[in-house]
Amino acid sequence: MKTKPDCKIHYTDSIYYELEQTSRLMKKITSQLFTKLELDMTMDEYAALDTISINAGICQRDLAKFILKDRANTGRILDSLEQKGFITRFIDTKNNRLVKKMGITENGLKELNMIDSKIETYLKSLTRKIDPADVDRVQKTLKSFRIELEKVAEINI
Amino acid sequence: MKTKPDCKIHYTDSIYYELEQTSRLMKKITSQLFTKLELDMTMDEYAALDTISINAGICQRDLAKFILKDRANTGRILDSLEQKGFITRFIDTKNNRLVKKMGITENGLKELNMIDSKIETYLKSLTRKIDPADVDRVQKTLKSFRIELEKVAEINI
DNA sequence: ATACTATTGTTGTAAATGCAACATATTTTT
DNA sequence: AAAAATATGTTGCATTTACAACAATAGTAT
Repeated sequence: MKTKPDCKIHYTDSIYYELEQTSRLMKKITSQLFTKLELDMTMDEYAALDTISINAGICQRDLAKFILKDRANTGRILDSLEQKGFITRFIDTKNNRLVKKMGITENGLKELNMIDSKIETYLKSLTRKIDPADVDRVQKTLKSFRIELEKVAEINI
Repeated sequence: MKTKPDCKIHYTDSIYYELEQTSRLMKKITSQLFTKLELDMTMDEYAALDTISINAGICQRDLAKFILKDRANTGRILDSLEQKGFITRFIDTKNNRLVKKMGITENGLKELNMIDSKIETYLKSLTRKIDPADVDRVQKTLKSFRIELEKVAEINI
């Protein structure tokens, strides 16, 4: 879409639109992949499990910040993962506060690796037409953009 | 987060995570701004109205593709905009098909300009710390990335 | 010491969202 | 001409999501 003579930035020309569009698509594709593979897990549960696997002993609120959900929904996702036996939860303290920490189980790790092996080549193929240097640059710029945004937003997770 | 020796790409290191994180934040900030300014419109309605203003006579399905909603929710957004008198809807044909087209009203245009003037400087300030060339490059790379994704996803709007 | 505030997790609820099913009309196929 | 397929918009529903309120605990202030 061309910008009009008045040089006004319209929604579909904005960086926000491009971000949302791409993010939306990426989520839809991943979700479709998870459904097609008939995995015993949603993509949100996968994201949580992967994060737990490299952050052993993380508490719920910290996990929530990683997986971009609020505390309520993070708790629900963990209920599901625990019920399936992929994680264990235990009470512990962090800064003298009682928190619920968690760790991945043997079964959880096995499941995680199984899923990884199934989706790896598929997801890699998505960026094969894009210069890896470009992908890297986008990721870096987005990160610094995000740091700026975080200063402005009122976030309360 | 550091990558582990096995060089496995984890969720929080992925381009998808960065996209979703940034997109989420941007949406939250814009939404907070709309609430704070006590505008008679949601940000989704604004996006629709802005798109209609530069695509006079667009039909609902085409608008849905622009504003990234499905047909059902696009219809609901338009109901609201029509009820507030910001757009008019009329039956017309496109490729010999009956479609509902729409156009912005005088009041709608007035409201749109009012909102633009209120949010313009605010939204511009969000990227002031980022090199405009970087923003541009990100937008371009994302667009080509999105084109690739669209080939893979099963989209049915 | 008592009251206030802050942190963490859970529950409840209202709104947003996507998806399937439907209604209508038109094109294509047989 | 009849049947099947396609395009468009609407309705209903089940899921997701955000947000506020709450419970429990611990630090801080008066």
